[in-house]
Amino acid sequence: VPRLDAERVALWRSFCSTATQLQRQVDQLLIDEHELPLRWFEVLGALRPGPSRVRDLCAHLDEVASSLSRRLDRLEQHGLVLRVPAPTPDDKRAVTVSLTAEGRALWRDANVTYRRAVQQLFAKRLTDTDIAALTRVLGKAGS
Amino acid sequence: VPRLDAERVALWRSFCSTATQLQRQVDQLLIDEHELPLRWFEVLGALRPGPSRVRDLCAHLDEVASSLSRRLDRLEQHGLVLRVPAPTPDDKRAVTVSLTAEGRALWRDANVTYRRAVQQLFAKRLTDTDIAALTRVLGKAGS
DNA sequence: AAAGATTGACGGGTCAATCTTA
DNA sequence: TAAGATTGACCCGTCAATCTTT
Repeated sequence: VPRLDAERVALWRSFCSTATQLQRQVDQLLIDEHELPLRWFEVLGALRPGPSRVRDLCAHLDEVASSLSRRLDRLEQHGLVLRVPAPTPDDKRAVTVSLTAEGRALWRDANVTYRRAVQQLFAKRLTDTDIAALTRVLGKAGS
Repeated sequence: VPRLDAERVALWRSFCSTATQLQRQVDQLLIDEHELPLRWFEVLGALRPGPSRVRDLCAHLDEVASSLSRRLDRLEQHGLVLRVPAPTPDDKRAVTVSLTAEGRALWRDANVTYRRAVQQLFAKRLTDTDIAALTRVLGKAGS
């Protein structure tokens, strides 16, 4: 049943390409200035409040378990996080991940770049009205 | 200089995760119903008006040349597109890509799924006011 | 059997180098 | 030298299978 949703499909395309493009730019800035990909930055940021079980980290970041496991491999090889198997006696299946001092310091440095990038590439030109509207729309679309 | 942009950073996160999540859902629907990943679908759609040089396709899809080249390899192996080297005598470096009959038919079928997915996952709950607001915001942020 | 987590195999993207033509 | 396009090497993510523990 073709209706006048051609406009909406175009908006959907614009939505996707804008998000993809902006994320790529932020990613590149973090790599250029800190050799830290955006997704690594996000893992470090999620661990900042304190150590976390892998499954909690997984749920919080909305990632597939195997992808996160692989990324934790690389983060650990780079000395940014630490895995501790069976940290408590009550469940020996669990693995706890925590930030190393180096990981914490790198996050802090990279966060300066990150906030600057988000401000300049995304938030700079948005009025309070824009903010409110976008918040409303994302609340609807994100279900 | 920490200001009250915590709200804006949160909005940025919401923007990214919503876009990523929705794209993943549309991708999965296309794969489930047509074995056609979203990015393959986009290439076929871009070729629908007619054959295109690789560099034009590249610019239109905003992709890195090598990534597109690899994807065209797979599309060609699956019989969905056709590459013709040096199609005109005026520039023997050019390669022209065109849809095969199978590629065109598959795009048509998949487009039904695509439009339904965009409608149900994204556009369904958006009012005309939402559409206008989002269009305005994307115009500012995308530049 | 199910949950937490990891691994093998594989598809896919990206940089730098390459080849050819302009 | 530069443009159009592809390739080699490498990184990354995902599925299905696996291992251990519950």
